[in-house]
Amino acid sequence: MKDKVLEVLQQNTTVLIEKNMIEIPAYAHLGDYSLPCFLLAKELRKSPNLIAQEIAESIQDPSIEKIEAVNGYVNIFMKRNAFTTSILTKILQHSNNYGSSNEGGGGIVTIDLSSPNIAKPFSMGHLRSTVIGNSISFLLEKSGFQPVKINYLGDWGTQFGKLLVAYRLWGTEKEVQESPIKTLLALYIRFHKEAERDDSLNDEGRAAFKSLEDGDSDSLAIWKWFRTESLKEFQKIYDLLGVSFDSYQGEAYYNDKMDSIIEELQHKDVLRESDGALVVDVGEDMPPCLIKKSDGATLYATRDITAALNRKETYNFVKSIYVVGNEQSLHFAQLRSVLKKMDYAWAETIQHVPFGLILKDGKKLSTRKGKIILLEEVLNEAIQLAEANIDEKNPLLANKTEVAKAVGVGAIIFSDLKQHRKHDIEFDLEKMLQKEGETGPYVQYTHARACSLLRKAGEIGTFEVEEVNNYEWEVIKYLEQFPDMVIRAALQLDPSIVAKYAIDLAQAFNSFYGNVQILTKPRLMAYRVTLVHCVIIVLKESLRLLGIKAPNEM
RNA sequence: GCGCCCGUAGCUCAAUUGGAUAGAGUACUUGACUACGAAUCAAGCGGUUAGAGGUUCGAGUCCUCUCGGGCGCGCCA
Repeated sequence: MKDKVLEVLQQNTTVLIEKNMIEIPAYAHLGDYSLPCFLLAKELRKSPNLIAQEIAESIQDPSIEKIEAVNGYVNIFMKRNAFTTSILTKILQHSNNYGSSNEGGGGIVTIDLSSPNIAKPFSMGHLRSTVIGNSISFLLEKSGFQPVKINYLGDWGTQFGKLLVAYRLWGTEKEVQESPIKTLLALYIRFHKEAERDDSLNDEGRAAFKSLEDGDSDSLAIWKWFRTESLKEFQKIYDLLGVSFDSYQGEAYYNDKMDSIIEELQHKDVLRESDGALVVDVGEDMPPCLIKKSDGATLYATRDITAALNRKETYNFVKSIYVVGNEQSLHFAQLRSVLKKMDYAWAETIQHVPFGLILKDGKKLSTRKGKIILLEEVLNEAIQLAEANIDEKNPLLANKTEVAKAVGVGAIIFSDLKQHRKHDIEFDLEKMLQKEGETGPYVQYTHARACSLLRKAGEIGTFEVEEVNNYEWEVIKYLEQFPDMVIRAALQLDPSIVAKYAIDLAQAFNSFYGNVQILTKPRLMAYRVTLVHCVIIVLKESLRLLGIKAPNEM
């Protein structure tokens, strides 16, 4: 519709007007679209006011109701009936494909997401990566990209050496079998506590990892066992969240592929020896990137470089994104620099999508110190609360458990996605479980209530738009913006745009619902029910893009 | 010490990417369920956008500095 306005404006002006110059005014009384004329003023050497007046006077178009010049702006009011008919028809026609595009042209985008560490509990930090990455994959898919979701498991590294040492010192097979993650976490915490007093433990840990890397069969067997048990536990959470992956290739997968990369680095003459270790210098503004420790073992960076190259080879991505916390921005800057030094032009397509940390009492959570919030507990609490709400408000609901799951989990996911600012979040369970206001349950409730209307309306046949009141008009304008929002969110890799949009649409709809009789005015009923139907389509699709279910009843 | 991120209503966050009068939610105060689901709606209260300069028709947004918070800074991931 913006295109239509643009077209009309261009036909009636001598200067070039670009699409992004057209805005949506902050207040409804200033029109549906507007064009600020300040930029044109320089070019035309006339006052913005005069330009706006001239444009306003020269334009006549059947789709435009009224056009005004105010304070250097051209304010455009659309003919509501025609506009509404066209939007509603379009949404009904495309249904859940409304808003889909081929912006990406089929390009493959790998998404590094979730990536929990084996033998450690699934934390709130991993939740952010998981839900943000998952939503980004839906956004990209809807916009014509081919997302590949990679769960880059943290299943390798010195931590496993430490864990092996701890297990051999204090662990038993029975305990691990009974409660793997809990036991392994306790071992890990104990290790760090004891290592504070006895530094030789750290050396033992490093040595144990080295033996693991060198293929010691006993160590490998234990590692494999830990990994399997951990994955089982993670899967429970992924099932709950409704997240799936295209690949589970973790760090260990690259263990036998790193030598050739190190050779390549050597061959390209970018490696330098420093205190017995091998590093790559990546410029003045960054510390060097450590590739190989003095004991010959590899590091995180080594595996990440290898993984990046391997992924390029496997998928030939147009972009490779990493949904990983803010704290690792230096690491990804180094990764990109090393790839650049290796003369790979596609290093530029590596993109870190950072997010703020989840803090507790203003401090970072640390697994090592046992300072951690367990996602599973949070999810279960949310589901229980949702169930209690259903018992109170809709006790006869048929599939109670399923809906409680959708609503509880939806609340958690939404509270995370609605703000994707990079700044840190203070963990607040009460806020996450909230169901009133700008929340997941609010959007889901709006959807369910709309569904209820549709059920009551029954067959409605064709609709005709005779008049559009202000409540309806607000809803229509939001419905029209949906495709723009999806593309913006996809290109900016920012689900919060869609989350905020869902809230805005739901608010506009609820205002309409509270102020307009939908089923009792025969003359307007068909049109209004159609409007409700379209809101259902767009709300449901918005929630889907966030990875949240939209129950028909709740 | 250096680098990155951040600072908007009591609290949690927006602001069409430089546009008109800085908006929502929450909390608090009040009103609305024999029209469709009150997990809702309607109204009130709440601001020197951390501070100071600068850029220009126009700054919460861009630049510089100061203050405050978080994270990171070669043998962890």
